[in-house]
Amino acid sequence: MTTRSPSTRRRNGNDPAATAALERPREVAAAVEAWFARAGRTLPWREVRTGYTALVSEFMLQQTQVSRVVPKFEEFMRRFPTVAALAAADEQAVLAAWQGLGYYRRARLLHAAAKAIVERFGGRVPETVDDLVTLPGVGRYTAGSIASIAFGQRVPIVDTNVARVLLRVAGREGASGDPAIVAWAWDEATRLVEAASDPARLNEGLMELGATVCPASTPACLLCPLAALCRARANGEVGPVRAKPTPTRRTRVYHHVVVVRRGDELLLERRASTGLWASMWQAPTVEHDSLLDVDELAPRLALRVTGLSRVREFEHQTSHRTVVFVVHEARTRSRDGTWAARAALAEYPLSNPMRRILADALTPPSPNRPVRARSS
DNA sequence: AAGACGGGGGC
DNA sequence: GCCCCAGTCTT
Repeated sequence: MTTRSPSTRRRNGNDPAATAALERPREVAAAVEAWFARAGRTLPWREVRTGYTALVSEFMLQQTQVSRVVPKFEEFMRRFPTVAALAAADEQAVLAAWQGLGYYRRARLLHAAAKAIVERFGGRVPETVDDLVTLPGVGRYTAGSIASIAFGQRVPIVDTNVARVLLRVAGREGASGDPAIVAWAWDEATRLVEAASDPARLNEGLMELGATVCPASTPACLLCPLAALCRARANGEVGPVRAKPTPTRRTRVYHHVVVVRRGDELLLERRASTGLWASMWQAPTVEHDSLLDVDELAPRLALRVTGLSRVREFEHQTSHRTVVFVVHEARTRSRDGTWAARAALAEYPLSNPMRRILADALTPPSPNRPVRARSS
């Protein structure tokens, strides 16, 4: 019943198979919407839909799996229940509430977005993509997601889930994060949302389908509402879909951490405002591209210490680095700097590995306590 | 156009 | 180990 417009052919470029992909956008949209209405998960941000719940959940969900977001979202909403509360909060408190989620820049951008909403939009989350994308940390995807899911606007969205689903339905080869593929997917998603009965249901359904039924590695085609319309399945080519065309290599960096303890207190310093773990706190740390022994480390410390000794080391992986934490202990007579008591530690934003290091340092010494990470 | 940016879980 | 994930910003 669907006729293909001349422009459809043109906008799909030089891949004839791709054009056929969403030849029946109305059927695809209807199948996704019906499936989502039946099989969509119950999630905290789906219980009450407001611009603010959409804003917070979308920021947290950027490059982060739903299961990791759920507990953080609920905690965050209790701590900062409204845009105004978030805008008025201290940045350190926002970072601390983000603790453990990673990609901490998102926390700072969300805070900045809340302030912008108060200043420029009277404290109400804007409803259009054009307004939303003016907010810090809000790109094309997040803007479309908030506009469609919270406010029912008929706008498309493409994240890695949607791109992968469309790739498979179209029987197209490629990586879901490839810019050319993403551009093509936006085009297809636009056509789908125009054919949808309920744009919010379609968009959320496409993402949910990608996240649950049609993941990158092993899709569950028997459960898929699009199985009959899927070109990859018809071709018997439902293989893995890569996210990145070319993975980047990890570099190795050594963080020489010096734990300075005085009774129940630990000496802390703040990290730089850019880069890894920006603006978060740590025990005094010397970063170097190779392992330093104690004699090399001592002169690089800003603080005069005694009894500097290496305790243990362990590795921590981030997306672009292997961070080798070389943990030391030392004493000082200086009272300068920021000293944090155990009870106050929760208020300081700390990376997960740093939190473990400090927690270990405050654990009462026991000769039988097992070493929690490999020593060398 | 390519990198940087966290962390945990799947396999 | 490698790869993944409701992306965005910077260079």
